[in-house]
Amino acid sequence: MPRGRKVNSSGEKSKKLLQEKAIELFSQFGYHETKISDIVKAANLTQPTFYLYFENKESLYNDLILQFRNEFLENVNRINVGNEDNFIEKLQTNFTALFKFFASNPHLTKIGFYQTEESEELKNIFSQILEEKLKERVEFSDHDIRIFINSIVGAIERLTLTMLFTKEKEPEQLASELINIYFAKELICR
Amino acid sequence: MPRGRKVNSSGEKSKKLLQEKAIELFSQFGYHETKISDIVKAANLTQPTFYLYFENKESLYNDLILQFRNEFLENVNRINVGNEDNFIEKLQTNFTALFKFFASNPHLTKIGFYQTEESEELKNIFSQILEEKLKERVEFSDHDIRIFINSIVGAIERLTLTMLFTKEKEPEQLASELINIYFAKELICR
Amino acid sequence: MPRGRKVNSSGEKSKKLLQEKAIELFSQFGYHETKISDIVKAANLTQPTFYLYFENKESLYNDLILQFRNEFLENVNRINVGNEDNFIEKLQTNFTALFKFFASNPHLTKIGFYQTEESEELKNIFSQILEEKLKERVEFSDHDIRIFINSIVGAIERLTLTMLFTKEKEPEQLASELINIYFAKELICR
Amino acid sequence: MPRGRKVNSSGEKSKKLLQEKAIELFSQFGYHETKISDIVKAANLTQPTFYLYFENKESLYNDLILQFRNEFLENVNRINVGNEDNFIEKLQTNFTALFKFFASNPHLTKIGFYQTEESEELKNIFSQILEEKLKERVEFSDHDIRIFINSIVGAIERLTLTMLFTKEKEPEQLASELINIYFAKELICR
DNA sequence: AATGAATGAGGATTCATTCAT
DNA sequence: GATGAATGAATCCTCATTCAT
Repeated sequence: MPRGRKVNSSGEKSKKLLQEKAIELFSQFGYHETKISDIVKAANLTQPTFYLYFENKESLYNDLILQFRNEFLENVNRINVGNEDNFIEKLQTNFTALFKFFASNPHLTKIGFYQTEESEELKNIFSQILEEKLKERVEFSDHDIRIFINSIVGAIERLTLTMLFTKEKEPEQLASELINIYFAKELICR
Repeated sequence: MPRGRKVNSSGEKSKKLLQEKAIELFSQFGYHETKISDIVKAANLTQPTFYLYFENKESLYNDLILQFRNEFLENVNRINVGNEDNFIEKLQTNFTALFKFFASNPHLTKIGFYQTEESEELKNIFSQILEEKLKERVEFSDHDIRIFINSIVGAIERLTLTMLFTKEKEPEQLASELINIYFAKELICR
Repeated sequence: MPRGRKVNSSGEKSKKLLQEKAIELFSQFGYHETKISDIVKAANLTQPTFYLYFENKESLYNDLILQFRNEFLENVNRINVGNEDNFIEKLQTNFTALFKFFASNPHLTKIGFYQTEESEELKNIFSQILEEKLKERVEFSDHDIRIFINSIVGAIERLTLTMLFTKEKEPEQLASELINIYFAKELICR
Repeated sequence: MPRGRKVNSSGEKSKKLLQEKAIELFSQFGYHETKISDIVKAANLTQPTFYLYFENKESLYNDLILQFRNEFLENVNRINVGNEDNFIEKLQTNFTALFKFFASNPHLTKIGFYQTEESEELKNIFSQILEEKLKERVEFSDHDIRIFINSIVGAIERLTLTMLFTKEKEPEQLASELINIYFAKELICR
């Protein structure tokens, strides 16, 4: 068998390919159940090639986590409820954007938002930011705002998994219903 | 250490001890990061003893998952919203019971409700049962009941982790606030 | 569970039982594929009981080998072709006796004559003794007596396994045919 | 020892080496007494390398058994007693070839013809084929052909072990004497 | 005489990682 | 840029054997 550089190969392309396959496999099988041999096999490359582009398995995984974290926090920080009257509409727009972000890379989201230790930390940060953004605009009287916020975060988390990733609902629908549930109650109990 | 039976040793005691340590370690470090050697070390026993009581690591883990599943579903099936007027109070009582169940064995809950593939399935079952119990009692007009239900489930999931296990809130408080958020809306947006 | 002496139990009985089960299992599965746990399970006893009667697994096995060896060599030494004319009939009687001995304990024979390193040595001894007993009575001219003897031994070995243990032939028949083949040739090749 | 590729190493070479060492060790010590660590030590390699070329110990062993079986049956099937007059000479030639085959790889023969469960099956197949080839050419009158055949097979088995592998006799001599014993009787009993 | 409970010692196997080409 | 070949470092698991009762 010939060794050496493959025809038509380019380092960047191989690296990207490995990353993509890694994201797919990690998201589906998790960190430990995904072997480096699996990743390179999926990319039609060999194990030493992996180490050409990544320090090791853990570092690749951490990179992915970090990548998600940054993109996610960007999205979260972009939430802007403004000073205006249209607070509710704005929030709905922001939620829509967030769901769209999740939907744009479900595999990476699964890794970064559901699979790791850091996921919890990330959700906590999300909660804190959301709390800060909402607490000036919403009257909670004697209710606990943190319970309220955590409920929303939990709802987002679950809906993303069960309705967004399964393509049962669109980002817009989810955001709309969410706003409805948490900010405009009109349920009637018989 | 000499071989053979230890003074004052009893099979049931050892098995229970191993199970307890396993629950603690699995819940803290996860399946793969918990080695059999860790479990037996924590129980002050040796590896062969582990195999005296469990077929292997996976089977022990599956047992724990099953144990949680059974207890959890028992709790869920016990949810009874009755035919009476006091639907809301009853639901609150049921949620309280559920949070109490989670709080009664946080380690096992972490394993069974957050850590495994089966966790997702379990939450889906939870959603379905909840949906069936609620849909006759709540008017959803044109809103999607599944989104509503999944929001509640997500909220329960998140609150258990962030407020119940951290002992920031009591089961009663969480249930009460939850009912408030989802069934008695009085938030005022400025 | 109650411990201690079983009702109706007697040390000798247990020892014999273990020995019998060991012979069966060793002969069927071989030394390594027979676990002490298998033996005691078959005897409906427990592992420590095994060590009450046998030093260890190897020593039990060696005992069995030795037992076979002694009984076998007794039989072999009993071969007596006499000084008389009826040499052939006598030999046939001796072979019959040998086959009967094999048939009387096929399990032990399997262990001692087919399964162990010592089996080979035993067959060599058999060959030597046979050679000594025959060489005075048979004229080999320029043929190699050792080849002749080894052929007989090989035939006995194989026939025991394929025709005696399977009960296809009786010891008498085998001995008779054997004598015929090796000492009274009348085959006609077309 | 440093990790990674050794100087001047080649996969085929290593695999063959491991196979050779395995044959030697298995034939000398048997399956259970030969550890993977022994094999790789003999090949001056490490355990993971073993798994580069073989699925596991059992599969390697089975491969060896199969390899012997195929080569052996090829030899057996090649036996051709023809329609001609020179039946006896032909048979002698065939036996010579068979002994030569055994002598060409005594280690593998020990494994495949003496050591395994499959050995017995193989000898039975040998017997059947031999029976078919001989029964048309030899008049057995009222003697049992199967006893006759099994005697020959047993003789071959034993002579291979005691006279061929020990280099006391050459294939030609053994075949010649064998033919003499079984097909041209001229022993004279005093 | 017999058993429940435990362990020492070792073997098979896996996997991330690295060297030589 | 890429690969073939190899290994260090675990981890799981088994089994004969032994101690306390």
